[in-house]
Amino acid sequence: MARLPVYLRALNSLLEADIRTCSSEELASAAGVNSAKLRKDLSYLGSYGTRGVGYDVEYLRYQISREIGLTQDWPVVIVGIGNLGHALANYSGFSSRGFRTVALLDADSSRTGELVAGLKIRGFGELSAIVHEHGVAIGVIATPAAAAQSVCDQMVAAGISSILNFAPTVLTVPDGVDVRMVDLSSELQILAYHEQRKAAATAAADDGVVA
Amino acid sequence: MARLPVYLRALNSLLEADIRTCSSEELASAAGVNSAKLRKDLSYLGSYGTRGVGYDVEYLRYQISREIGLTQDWPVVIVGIGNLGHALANYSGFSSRGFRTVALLDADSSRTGELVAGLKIRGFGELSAIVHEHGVAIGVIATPAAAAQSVCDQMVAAGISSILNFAPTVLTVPDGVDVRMVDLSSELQILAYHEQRKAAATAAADDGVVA
DNA sequence: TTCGGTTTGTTCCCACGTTCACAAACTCTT
DNA sequence: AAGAGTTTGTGAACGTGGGAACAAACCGAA
Repeated sequence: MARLPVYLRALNSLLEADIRTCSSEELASAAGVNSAKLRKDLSYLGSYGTRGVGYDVEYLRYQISREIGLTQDWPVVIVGIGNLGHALANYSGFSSRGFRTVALLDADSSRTGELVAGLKIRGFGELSAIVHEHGVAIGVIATPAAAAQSVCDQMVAAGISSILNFAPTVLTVPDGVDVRMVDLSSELQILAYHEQRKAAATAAADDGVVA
Repeated sequence: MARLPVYLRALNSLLEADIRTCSSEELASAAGVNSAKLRKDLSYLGSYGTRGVGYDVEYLRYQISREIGLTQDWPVVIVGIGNLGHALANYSGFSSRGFRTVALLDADSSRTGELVAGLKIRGFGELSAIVHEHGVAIGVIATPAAAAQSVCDQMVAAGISSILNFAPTVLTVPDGVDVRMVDLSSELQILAYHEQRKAAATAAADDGVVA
C-alpha cells in the first residue's frame, strides 16, 4: 500500500513526542486518513493492535518498517546530476530512511570527478559495473526528458528493477520492472485546474444565480 | 482529472514530430493508458474528435490547455530555498508551462538578497505583500518538515488557495484550499516495498514449491 | 467474577473508476 | 450513391477501494 510510509512518518512523530501507545483514531488523524481505512490497512499486515487499548507505537513502527523493507539497506544510483539530481543527492530524507546513494552518474563527461554530497560524479558508462558491485536494485532518473528512456533501458539491462523517474516522459519497461513517476509540472497543472474551477465557481456566485 | 497533463505532454510530443492527427489508440499508448479510458476522459471535456478520423492534435492540445487553465498566467511563490527550492526555482518545466515564479522566500535572513535563478531571495515576512501584489494563488513549500505547517498557515492567511508541498508532513488546511503532496522518500519506500516482494517471490521460487 | 467502557478486526454495502463492447458517424473507394 | 472500413462516444458489466456499522476482545472497577 502507498499509505504505509505516511503511517510510518506519523508513528515516528508520535515516538518523538514520547507517546508509546495510540488508538487508530489518533494515528489516523495524524496521517490524515479515515480511521476505518487505517485499521483495514494495518490488519492487512497482521494483527498488531490490542482491542480496548490501541497500538504499541514502537512495535507497530517496526512491523511497518519490516513490511516495507526498511530493515535492510537499499543502495541507490542517481543518474543526471543537474539541479534536481543535485538536490536529490543532498536530500537527507533518503539517507535517513535506509536508502544509501552509492553513485552519482552523468553523461556529461566534463562533470566527471566533481564532488557532490560527498560523492564524485562518475560517467554513465560505469552504470553496469556499479550496479553489480553494490547490488543496486533502485535507480533514480533526473535527466532531461529526451535522455530518460535510453537511461531507463540501460538501467534495466544492468539489472535495476525499480525506477524513480523525475523526467517528464512516460517510460516503457518490461514486465517485472516497477516505475514510479514524479512529475513536478503535472502537480502544478493539477493545482491550476482546481484553482481555475474555484475561480469560475466564485465568479458565478458573484454574478448571482438569478440568471 | 489528474491524467490531463499527461495527455497534454503526449500531444506536445506528437506536435514536435509534426503529427497533425492521431487516433485515441496512438495517443493512449503515448500516454501509457488504455484507449477507452482516454476516450472517456476526453469526452468528459466535450466532443473534440471526429469519428473515423481521430483527433486534431493542435486543437485538442488547445482544448486541454484551456480546461486545465494553462491559457492564463499563474504566478507562483516558492518558500524554502534549500537544495530542493533551489532546484525548483531553476526548473524549466515550470516556466515553460504558464507558471511564473514571482518570488523566492526564505526564513533565513542571512540569505536575503542572494540571487537564485535570476530572482533575489526575499524574507518570508514579505509573503502577504507579494501575494497581494501579484495575485498569487499557488504556493510551493520546500521547507523542512518542522516549518511546513506554519508556512502553510501563513500562505492561507495571505490568500493562497493551492499549495504544492514537498515537506514530509501532512498539512491541515481549511476547506477550499487544495494541497498536493510530493513526498520523495515515500516514493522510494514504495519502490522498496515492491522490490522486497519481488525478492521474496524469487526466493520462494528458488526454494521450489515442493514444500 | 462480572459488568461497563473502549478499541480493534471484519463484514457488508455503496460509489467510483476501469474496461469491454457496440452503435453512431465519418471517409474513401468503387 | 452506396458500401466497406475506421474511429469516436457511450452504455453496461466488472472489479476495486472506501466508509459505516457491528461483533469480538481487552482493561479496569466493583
